[in-house]
Amino acid sequence: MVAGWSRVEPMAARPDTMTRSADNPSAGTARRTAPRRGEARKALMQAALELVSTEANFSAISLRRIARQAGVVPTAFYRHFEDLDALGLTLVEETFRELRRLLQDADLSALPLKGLTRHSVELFAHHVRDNRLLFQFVVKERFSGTAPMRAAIHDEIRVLTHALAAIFARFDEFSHIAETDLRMLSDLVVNTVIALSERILEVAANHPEDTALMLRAEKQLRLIFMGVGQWESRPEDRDETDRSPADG
Amino acid sequence: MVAGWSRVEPMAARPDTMTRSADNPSAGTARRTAPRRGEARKALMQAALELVSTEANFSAISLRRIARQAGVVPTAFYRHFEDLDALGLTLVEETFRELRRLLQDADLSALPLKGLTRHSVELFAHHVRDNRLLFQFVVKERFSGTAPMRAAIHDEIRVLTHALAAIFARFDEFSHIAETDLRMLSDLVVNTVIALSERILEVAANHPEDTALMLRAEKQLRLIFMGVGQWESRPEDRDETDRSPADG
DNA sequence: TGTACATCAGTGAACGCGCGTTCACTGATGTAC
DNA sequence: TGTACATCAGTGAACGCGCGTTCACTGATGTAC
Repeated sequence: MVAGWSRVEPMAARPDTMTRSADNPSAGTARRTAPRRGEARKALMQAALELVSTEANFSAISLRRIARQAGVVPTAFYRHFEDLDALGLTLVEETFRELRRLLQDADLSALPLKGLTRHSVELFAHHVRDNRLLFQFVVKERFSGTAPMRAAIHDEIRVLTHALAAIFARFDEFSHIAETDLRMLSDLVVNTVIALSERILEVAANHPEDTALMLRAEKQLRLIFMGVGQWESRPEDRDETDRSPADG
Repeated sequence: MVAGWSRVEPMAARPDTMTRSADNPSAGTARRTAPRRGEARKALMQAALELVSTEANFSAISLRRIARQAGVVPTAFYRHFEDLDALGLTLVEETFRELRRLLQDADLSALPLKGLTRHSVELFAHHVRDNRLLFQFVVKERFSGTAPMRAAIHDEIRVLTHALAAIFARFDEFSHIAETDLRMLSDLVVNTVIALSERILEVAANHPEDTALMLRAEKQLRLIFMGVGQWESRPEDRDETDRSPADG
């Protein structure tokens, strides 16, 4: 999609000739149109996402490289972000803000349990596909990012896992499951859905294999819920597993 | 453990004074003892693991930084590896060679199914703890490494997943499960075990919480195997038309 | 309405630094005879 | 046994480069009066 940009020679074009001489809009052949005033922040975020998607992970991409991709001079970066860390954290926040909005709009707990699995998997899978670059970024940085970025991602996932346990708790089908075990269950479900999205992102966009991946994840969740029907929570099962490692 | 090394000033000590003037073995205060002849390769691998564990991901660590950590001159690197990629791939291979050896020695298919879950989880969890740096490396690079490194890791995991499906196939308890579904099942189990190891690595070494994490993973696997007892493999499962009765 | 001024996004030169890689070298170890 | 030579791990100087960050600047837009 934007692979050609990576071959732009440094300083090959002067962006100022593009913003200032409106009579020659095609000047600066190999460079993206310089962002209009006030749009540089978005351009920098988009540039970082594109580079992480096509070239490397976030820590391997330089500030100057991002600025070049965004069609902006390196120093302009500091007008919008304190440093690269701040940009990375902003991208993590945006990803989970979008995801939270999706789940809020879907209002899963209003649905009957029957069919919920299928509906949820498809909803989530489509969302991942539609926000490909954001989720590629988060998947790459979840374990290899800086400590603050990893902590932010893990906190967001922990919140989602708790929310899922709360949704489960409203269904009669889960009334025999202890709270600790609901947490164990939602953790398993979240892990399965994360694995699905990782696989969707590995495959080319709109690849037909997407459907097969979704069907497999649906089967895995159905299998898990079959187990829930048999599950017996016992008091002595209680342990400390309902606290995540990052918990304070 | 080796955090102090990261604060060594560049060029603060001259390694040649250490290798050549045997009468002053403590010269070069902040530097590790230079490896003896023929040990530099191992020292470079260990240095890379330590830096990835304590500082960043692999792509963010320079060749010179690794050489410094290994107590070796930068150019010595090329005596042992063509480039950083080759070093990274070697570390991935070593991780899975160790893991394959563990699974081979354990001979899981010789055990009765009952108790297999608990035994396997404990075996794996202890192995991850005992090979902390190797697994931290692989977890970080699984999605953010270079394309060859990601491919190598995913191939290894795919092979392990197939091997697990083959082990399942030998048990009577799984005789009613179609081959496709055995693959789906072992994928789910592998994902769960990976998630466990990721969590163990997040927590400090020998942290008491390890046990709680293991118990939760055991529960999740027990839940999955309860579902297996109920599972009915159907040839039409690939088709989405008749899935509704068992949904949810 | 016009004018003066403040604000602020974006510019471009400059800096010192660590980087990967090259090259010719040193000197210890292994090997053929 | 000794001697000559090949091999090869490790050295250190040197190179050109892209990097993050600083600084003083430009010029468009917004605002007070």
